[in-house]
Amino acid sequence: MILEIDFNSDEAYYIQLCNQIILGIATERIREGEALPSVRQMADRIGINMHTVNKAYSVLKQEGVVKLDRRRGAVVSLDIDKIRALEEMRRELAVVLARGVCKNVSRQEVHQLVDELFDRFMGGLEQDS
Amino acid sequence: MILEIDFNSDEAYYIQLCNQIILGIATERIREGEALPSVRQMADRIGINMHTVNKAYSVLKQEGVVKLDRRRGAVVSLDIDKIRALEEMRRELAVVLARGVCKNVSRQEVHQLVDELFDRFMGGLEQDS
DNA sequence: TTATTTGTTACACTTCCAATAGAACAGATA
DNA sequence: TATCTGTTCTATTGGAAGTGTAACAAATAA
Repeated sequence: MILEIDFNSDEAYYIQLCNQIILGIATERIREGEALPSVRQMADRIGINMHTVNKAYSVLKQEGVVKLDRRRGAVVSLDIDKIRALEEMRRELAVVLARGVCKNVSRQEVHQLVDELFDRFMGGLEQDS
Repeated sequence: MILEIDFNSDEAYYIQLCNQIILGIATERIREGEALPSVRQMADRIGINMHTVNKAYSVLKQEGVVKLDRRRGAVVSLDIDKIRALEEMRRELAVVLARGVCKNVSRQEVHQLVDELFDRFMGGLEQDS
């Protein structure tokens, strides 16, 4: 998995790391139980401080994406809390779509964009829930 | 238009204001040329500082959502820069969708969510661009 | 057992942004 | 003439981000 921090971005490092890990899980379909590098290893690899990585991992734990295991590090463990996930998604989607609507982006174009991204994430191999 | 600041939110006031204005434009279909309250009026109404409102308006100007007119205040004026809008949307959608995918949200559910929000924004009266 | 690595926590420090406040300015309006 | 507009200064406070050093218990490897 390729992880890179954009040091010129205005986005916080730990947010960037969280997003990239989530994108990584979505695209490469990391299996339940796979472990991420330790906070120190990850920090050395991408060139940021240990505590910043720790914060990112803590956020992912809070979100239910990983569970932290003292023995195995940060283990991918997807909480299936779909009600909250859908509510959260509705809030975030609302703002993104509103921005698009203000720019005259059509409904079809959004659906197309969603399909395109979904194909990238799932590679067409989605088992419906 | 109902504008409210959540003082307990971790989101910056000026970001909240930007989002709410954009949501307001998307839902209530404010016409090209309509004016927002002056920075001082808006500040008094929602209970934040004048400069914070000014920053929000500046951001909206930067994004091409409004044009600032010394005579008429902040006037809604939608730049039609769809290429950049779609690129921006793809980036933001990617993160939102990835989070959903990690929570086993299906493609159909996302499409449904998009339609639901689009209906709320456009009320079914969309002219395709 | 010893040594190393793990996650975790605590304290300190710097830097930066958000937010507020007061003040002033030129231009437009009543 | 007043008033209101956006805009731009300066200043201050508060908090978050990020880094650094250090320590701890638990787990692992030697």
